[in-house]
Formats: sequence, C-alpha cells, structure tokens
Amino acid sequence: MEHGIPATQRGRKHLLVREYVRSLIVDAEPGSPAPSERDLVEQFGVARMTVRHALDGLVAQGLLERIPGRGTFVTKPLIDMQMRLSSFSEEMERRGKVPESRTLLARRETAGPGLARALETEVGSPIVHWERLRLADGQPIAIQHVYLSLETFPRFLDDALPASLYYAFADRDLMPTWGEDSVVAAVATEDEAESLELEPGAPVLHISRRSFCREVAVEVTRSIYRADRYTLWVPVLRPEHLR
Amino acid sequence: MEHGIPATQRGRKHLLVREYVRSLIVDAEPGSPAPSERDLVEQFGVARMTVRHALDGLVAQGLLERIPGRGTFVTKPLIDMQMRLSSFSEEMERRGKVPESRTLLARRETAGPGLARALETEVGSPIVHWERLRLADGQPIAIQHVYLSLETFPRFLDDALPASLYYAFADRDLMPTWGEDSVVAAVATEDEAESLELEPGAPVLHISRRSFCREVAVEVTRSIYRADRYTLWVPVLRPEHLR
DNA sequence: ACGATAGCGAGGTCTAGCCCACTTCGACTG
DNA sequence: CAGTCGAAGTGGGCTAGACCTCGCTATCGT
Repeated sequence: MEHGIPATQRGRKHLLVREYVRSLIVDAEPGSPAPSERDLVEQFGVARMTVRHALDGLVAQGLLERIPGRGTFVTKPLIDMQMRLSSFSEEMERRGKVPESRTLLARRETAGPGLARALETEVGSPIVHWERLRLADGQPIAIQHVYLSLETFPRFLDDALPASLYYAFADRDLMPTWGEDSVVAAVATEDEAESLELEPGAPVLHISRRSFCREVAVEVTRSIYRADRYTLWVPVLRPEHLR
Repeated sequence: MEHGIPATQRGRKHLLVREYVRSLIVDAEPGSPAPSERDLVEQFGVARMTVRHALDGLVAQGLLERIPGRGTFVTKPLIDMQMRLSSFSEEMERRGKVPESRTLLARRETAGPGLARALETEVGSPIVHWERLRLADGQPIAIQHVYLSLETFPRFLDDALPASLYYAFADRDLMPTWGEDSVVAAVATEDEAESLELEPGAPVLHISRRSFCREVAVEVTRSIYRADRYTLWVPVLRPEHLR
C-alpha cells in the first residue's frame, strides 16, 4: 500500500495512519465521515488499537469527532481557540495590511523594580529599551516599547538593530513559545498623542506582554494602540469541568 | 483494592485509575514521580493499555509529563493557557472579591442590524436588553449590557429575572461553551461615568462578547469596565507550527 | 581511580483478539 | 400500513502479552 508518506521511522505505524487520515480530511467537507476504524485496520494491516491511537491524535486536535454507534466525522473547523503569540508584523499581515516600523529610541537603561521583576533579573541590571512606532498601510497604529535583558541578549545594541525582533530570538534559540498579556484602557499622553497623530485624551489600549521561552522571561513589551484603529480579538473556551 | 472511588460504572476501569492517580497528584510537588505504569497494572489488576489510556488523559490535561526511560512526573502547573469563558461573578470570586449586581434596566427591544447579525436572527426580531451595574467589594467595576434573543429565550422577561444569567442558560440546556471577545479602549460617556462614579472622559475598557452553545449564538454582552479597577489578562501560546 | 558495559526498569509501540452499547436500516409481522 | 425486531456496523473499552529505546546505575575490568 502506497500512501505517499515514507515510513522513515521504524515502528510508529500510527503516525502513518494519522497522516493518511489527515490528508483525507484537510479538504473534506465538515461532517463528512472518516474511514471507519476497522476499514483502516484492513487497509494498513495494523491492529485496531494502533488505528485508535492514530485517530486519538486527530480527535484531540479537534479535527475529528467520534460519535458512538455512527462513526468518526470531520468536525466543523470551529476557530483557533487559542490566542496567538504573534508579532505586530504577523498580526497586521493576517489582517491584510502592510506593516511598517520606525525606531523612535534604542538605548541601554537599567532595570527599575517593575521591569526587574517582569524580566526576572535584578534592579539596576542592564536593559535594552527599544521604542518603535508601528504602522499599517502607512497609518500609525501603535507605539511599542520592547525591553530585553542585556544579560540574556549580550551585545544586542552593538550590532545593527534586527529587522524583526524575532530574528534575534531565533538566532539565540530563544523563540518565545508562550506569554501573557495584560490589557487595560487609558488615554493618550501628549507624547503618545503626537506620535500616534491623535489628540491628547483620546482613548488608547495598553497591552503589556511578557513572552517566555521555556521558563525564562525573554522580553517585555508595552504597546499603546490607537483605540480607533485597533481592536483586540480574544477567543474563549469554557473549561471542561464547568460545562 | 479500595481506592474510595466506587466503580459505579461497569467497564471504564481507566477512569478509576485516572481518578486515583489524579487524587495522588493534586497536592503533589511538581516534578515528583507518579506511580509507574506497571505498578498501576499490578495495583488495579488491569492491562497496561488500560493504565496508559488513563494516564493519557492526565498527560493531555497537562497534569503529568512522560519522560521515556525515566518515568511519569507531575508537571509544574504552568498556567491555564486558555482564556476562560467565565461570568463576571466567577471572575471576581477568583480574584477573591465579593461580586454584586444591580439591575439598571430590563426590557424588550427589537434587534438592529448589528445585534441581529451578532445573535444570528433578523432585524426587528424581539430582544431582551438587560443592563446591570457590576460591583466587587461594593465598588463599581463595570456596566454590563446583555442581549438575548427572545426567540431563543421565550418568556424570559415574564418571570423574575434570574439571579445569574447562567441559571437561565442551564435551565434551557444552552450553557455556552465557547465565545469570542472584542476588546477596545474608549472614554466614559456622561451616563457611564455617573453609574461608574467616574469623571466623563476617563478611560474605560469595552469588552464585547458573543457566547455560543454548540453552533448557536446564545448571548451578546457589551461591558464597560473602569480602566483603573480592571485589567484583562490573556494567556497566549505560540502555535506549534511556528515554533 | 576510572571508564566501559550490562542489566534493570521506565515509557513507546504494537498485536490479535474479546465483549459492550449504540445507531441504522431493512425485513418481518400484526 | 405501522410497528417491531434483529442484523450489521460503528465506536468504547479491555486483555495479556510482545519487543523497542532510553536513562540510570552498579559492577567489572583495566
């Protein structure tokens, strides 16, 4: 049987089955049936437990839905129920806009108590403070302050500033995998209003983010978004145990 | 063998094992080992596949971590990486505050185009509009407007208003399981400022939520939070395929 | 003293069945 | 014609083994 997926690994037949079924359902209609477990057993010549293990993964990912007595079906691709840790550029591109960035400030500072706690370092330790104006389709959207520990990113300011912060993370194998946002409303200060081309007192959205790679706090960003040009969208799930 | 969990259900031995292990690890130190799979096989007199199935659930929930060659261990309870669909009361209780609610308005209205689209009904169809002031420890926190379709909740206004909206959902088997929030900054209007005991022009956080049960839009809420008393916290994960 | 290695126990994968509960649907029956 | 009943097929759960790789460690040989 040839399924186009080479069995590069010994064992792991369940991955073969899983990827085969995944290839079937990527462009299948929601609600259409997947092959039955016993069919797959016959097709691949494996035990049913193996097929079940393979499908378990797709069910866990929400691609398939099992209905006892009826079969296994392709789910309606609900929504990515996970808020994504994405950069400003990624987010604007997803919205079909052209991102742009102008550096307003990039210098060495020392950590105050708040930053020290957020970056898990000591008060007075050296910090990079990089402030950029972020635009989409040429219109100012946000002011973004990035804070990095110079202990984590030695000589960061000695070289040219990276085109994207995420290159710097990738280079050092510190790409963040998770984080937390704190969101609060505020009104624009005079400086902010000037950069964002607003009147002082106009509402702005403050988003403070701590990003982590494994257990280490990699960056702290504080972004000030024009409320009239940016709405935060957050998908939410009700936890299983409260349903 | 007595583990305190009655085997109310025939079959489902894996649930017995799962809940036993869960009871062991709820107050175990992160990093401490769980019983080995073969130990559990002996303790419960079940097959190893059954034990593995039991542990699979705990691993999927992020409570346990398998390390090949070493064992299975209690994970550091990182963070609930999922923004929770919780009510105002639930959220305030989680923050250790006493929630309170004062109804400002409860009446029948008809859907305008925006509401009709959000509630997936037609323009002009009957709507419940329920406005409440939400307090925590006696302090005003937010104004919450709830909109329900009277088609989904017939006679909602004929009875006494429910103590919690979630009772109304539970009664009708329409408990929302997922939703989406849109978050934006604004400044308080005069009316809002008065209710929230703010000066007009003070920043407020607008959170618009659509909640769904299965595929039906159950409720739309529009909440106006005092920015000085409420910060939204959002956990974020970087999607697997971008790591 | 130190390094190589063998053994043990851990999880990872897999087999070839078994019975159960449930849904569906067609055939049979009153 | 309507209702019932059962066969076929589905996923759910389970067994009692098997062999694999990996991490650790104790022991043995140099």
